[in-house]
This record gives sequence, C-alpha cells and structure tokens, in this order.
Amino acid sequence: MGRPPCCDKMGVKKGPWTPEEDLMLVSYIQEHGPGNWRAVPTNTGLMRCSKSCRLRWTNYLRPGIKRGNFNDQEEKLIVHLQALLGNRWAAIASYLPERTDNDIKNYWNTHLKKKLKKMQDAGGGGHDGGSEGAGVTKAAAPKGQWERRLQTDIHTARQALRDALSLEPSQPTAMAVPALPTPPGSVTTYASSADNIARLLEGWMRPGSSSKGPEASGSTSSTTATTRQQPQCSWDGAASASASHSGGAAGAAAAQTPEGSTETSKLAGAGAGGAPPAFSMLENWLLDDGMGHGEAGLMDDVVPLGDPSEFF
DNA sequence: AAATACCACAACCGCGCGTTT
DNA sequence: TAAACGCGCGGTTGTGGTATT
Repeated sequence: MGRPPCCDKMGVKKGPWTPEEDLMLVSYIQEHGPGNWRAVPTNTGLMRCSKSCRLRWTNYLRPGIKRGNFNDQEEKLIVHLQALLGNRWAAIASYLPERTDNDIKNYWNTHLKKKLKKMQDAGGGGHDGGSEGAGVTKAAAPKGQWERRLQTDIHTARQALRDALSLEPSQPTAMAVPALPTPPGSVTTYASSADNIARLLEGWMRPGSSSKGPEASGSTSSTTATTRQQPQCSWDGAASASASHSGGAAGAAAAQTPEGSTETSKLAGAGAGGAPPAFSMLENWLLDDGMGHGEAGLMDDVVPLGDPSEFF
C-alpha cells in the first residue's frame, strides 16, 4: 500500500532549528507532554515535520541528556556494546541513559571507528577483519540469528561489560552528571539540554533581550525553566518527562524499543518495572555471579563473539 | 592572510514495526 | 484481516568550524 509521507513536503521547514522554534516546542511539550508528535506541528504552529519535532526533542531538548565529552569509561563501554550489539544505537544508548542514540552514533562514526581501525592496523588486534569491527558482522546477520547469538553468548557479554564497567570503579556509572553551568567560553563542553532550554527561555521570554542567551545562567528565572527537570536527576527527569509517552532514547532505555527492551531484559535480567537506572541493573547483573538465569540453557550453538577487550 | 582539506555534528530520509481502525 | 497510521531506528548527507598548507 502506498503510504503517505509523514508530512507534506510543501511548507515544511528544514534545516537547523532556531531558538524560537526550540522555545515553541519546549513550551508545548511542557504543557502537553511529549508524544502525539503528529499533532505537535499543527498545535504549535511550527512549520516542521512531526519527525523533526520528535528528533529535536529527543536528541537535544529533552532534559537529562549530556552532550559531548565522552569520557573514557563511556567510550570503552560504547566500543564493547557495539561489538556485542552491532549498530543498534538505541540499544547501546539504553546503557548510557544520558546519551542519545544519535550522539553515540555520531561519536562512533567520527571517533571510535577510526580509533579501532587504527588499532587494528597497528596491532593486528582485529578479530573480524574489515573496518567495521565485530559488531557489524552480527548486525548484518538476520535479526533472529543475531538475537539468538546474543542470548547464547551471554557470558561474553557479561565479561565485556564487566571489563568496561570496571575501568573506573570510582565512577559508579556514566550517569554522573558534570557540574553545570558550562563555563563561559567552553567550546568543548556542551551545556545540557536543560541548561540550553533555561538559557533559551531566559533569553527569549525576557522582553527586549538579545537573541543570544545569557552566559551560563546558573539560575533559571522563567517558570518554564524552573519546572524543567534538573540535569542532576537525569534519569528521573527523562523518565518523568517521558512518563506519558513512549518516546525518547532514555525512555527507550527503560522499556521502549522492542529490541532494546528485550536486550535489556535479557541482559539485565530485570523487567522494565519502575524504570530504575539501567546501569544499576547492569551492575547487579554483572555482580551476580550466580548466573543461573536460564541463559545457560541457551548456550548451545554458541558462536563466540570474541573478546571485545582485544580492542584495548 | 587566504585557500583548501578535514573534522564534527545536526538534521534529514527511508524503512520497518507495532497499533489502531 | 488488511489497510492506514504513528513512531522509532539506523544510515546518510549537509553544513559550519577548525586545522593545515
């Protein structure tokens, strides 16, 4: 059946979002909650595709997301997860609740892929050949096969994640939120989305203010900003912000994506109950050496993935 | 100082899946 | 049951910024 485009191409604006548009979107979502994206453009007057609105919210405006500055632990975790899960960025992002799939994907494509390739070229550590690493091979496999492989190789997954998580034991999780506000002039550190919104609101809701938001607005003056989730409670913020809908990468982290959720539940052995931080589940899972969860029964036809720690 | 190459990131596009009618 | 719809995911592209020549 021919499917109509998600939005008519006529009159739909493209390209970078302006602060005004961000403000409109944030204001609307604050009032109505995320979701029902189809209605967002019409209700807000935004000349944007519903997809574009969702993407903008999910990747940039949603509270509790961290941008840029991937630390070493996160980097290694991403590499490990990519080796395990392939290019399933949403699933990978579910283990890094503050990161969006898009951010991780970009970071992988621009940094990690090259890094791995360089390492493979240098040390011959590559166990899979090609430039994509082990994950792609699995990703290229049929979905069912891939899922089964993940299940059957649960031990490898555990080991890999344990390796990743044990790199910086003093840092409990990647969820540690850097202190805000961003120092003025800092170009490498992105302000959190909440901070951006706060600046936006401060800059745009104040009559006569310039288009540039004030630098490092520690205090959020507008009501909109004050009711936003603070970055420190990123998970809760994301969870609550998306409580009434199914969108958002962090929402996906908890229970959303079909694949992500199954992966999460399979790996973490926990349901999507109260949406606790995925890392807690992960840590529990990793620390639980009992390992009698039935995965062992799936260990037939194991196809070893290889040890992702080879990468380092 | 200007031109060029490279890099990083934001955003778009197409497709698939699940839900609704 | 099948079509229509809405949403999310992954791949790709366009653009601005930075480094190098």
